[in-house]
Amino acid sequence: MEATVKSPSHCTGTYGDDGDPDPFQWDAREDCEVRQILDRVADKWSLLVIALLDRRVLRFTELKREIDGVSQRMLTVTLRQLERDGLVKRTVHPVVPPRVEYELTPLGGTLHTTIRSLVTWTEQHQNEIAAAREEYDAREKATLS
Amino acid sequence: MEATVKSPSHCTGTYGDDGDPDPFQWDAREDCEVRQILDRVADKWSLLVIALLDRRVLRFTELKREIDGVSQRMLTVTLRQLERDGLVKRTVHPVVPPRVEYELTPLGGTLHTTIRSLVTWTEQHQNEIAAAREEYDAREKATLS
DNA sequence: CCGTATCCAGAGGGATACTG
DNA sequence: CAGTATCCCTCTGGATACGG
Repeated sequence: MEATVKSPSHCTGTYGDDGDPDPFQWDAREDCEVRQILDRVADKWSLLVIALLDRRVLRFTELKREIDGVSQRMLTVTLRQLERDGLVKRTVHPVVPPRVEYELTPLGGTLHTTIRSLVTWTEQHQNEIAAAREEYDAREKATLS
Repeated sequence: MEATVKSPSHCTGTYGDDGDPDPFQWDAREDCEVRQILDRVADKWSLLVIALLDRRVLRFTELKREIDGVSQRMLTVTLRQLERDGLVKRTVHPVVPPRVEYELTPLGGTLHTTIRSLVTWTEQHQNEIAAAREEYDAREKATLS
């Protein structure tokens, strides 16, 4: 019951390079592997988990406590996906009570920089966005008059 | 029927700065505005739309054609959200047949850099991720023996 | 051409209870 | 503590048809 990628191998690189020097060929087909990965990385909870694991080792419960609103189920699912993608390392210490620790892999570490910049951008521009929304909503209401 | 943010004003900055110099306070509460915006920006279709509008003006149909798999409805919804957030400008030319053009606002342009880096990362590491998945699945199957 | 409106299936995701 | 399993419901999002 695997949701394996149907596309043969890749969909980046040059296809149709004789006609279109478009640097954004990647988004063309939805069975594109890049699209699959983007969906995974741009996930609501994945984003938060990766950001939190910046050079820190965290236990399951610690992660759950830090990420407000995540259910046990979704945290588990998210961590499994990230582990499968090789972004997070899961270590089980065979003691009682069980102790499971999560940390970023080197690969996951490289993603962190990008995600960090996304978060920073959001923090810096949240006021502009809030203003834009208010203006839009106001104009919306005016139109309905 | 607005899904307006319930939190008072903000949730970045220092709260509890006496105890924890954690640079990631932002993710704490789920009604946090930063979280709301992250969800919007990290959206499946938003990502693709913003990337495609890099210094180009595109019509509705052109966007739909370029983004394989998007339905008319979801493209409309996505564009409205982006417009409301002040990231995309929508221009209606009053001609027949109607001509509607979309472009990034200056604010949207600043986001583009970040998204671009996310896409680049994905392209560069897709092979590593694919390998990690295979290894994980193989180990998975071995465990079930 | 560029939408909006309506309907509806299905995945996402929460709550709860149970195991090692 | 760290999950797995189950139920169930909401909300996403696709298909279709219609309006400006």
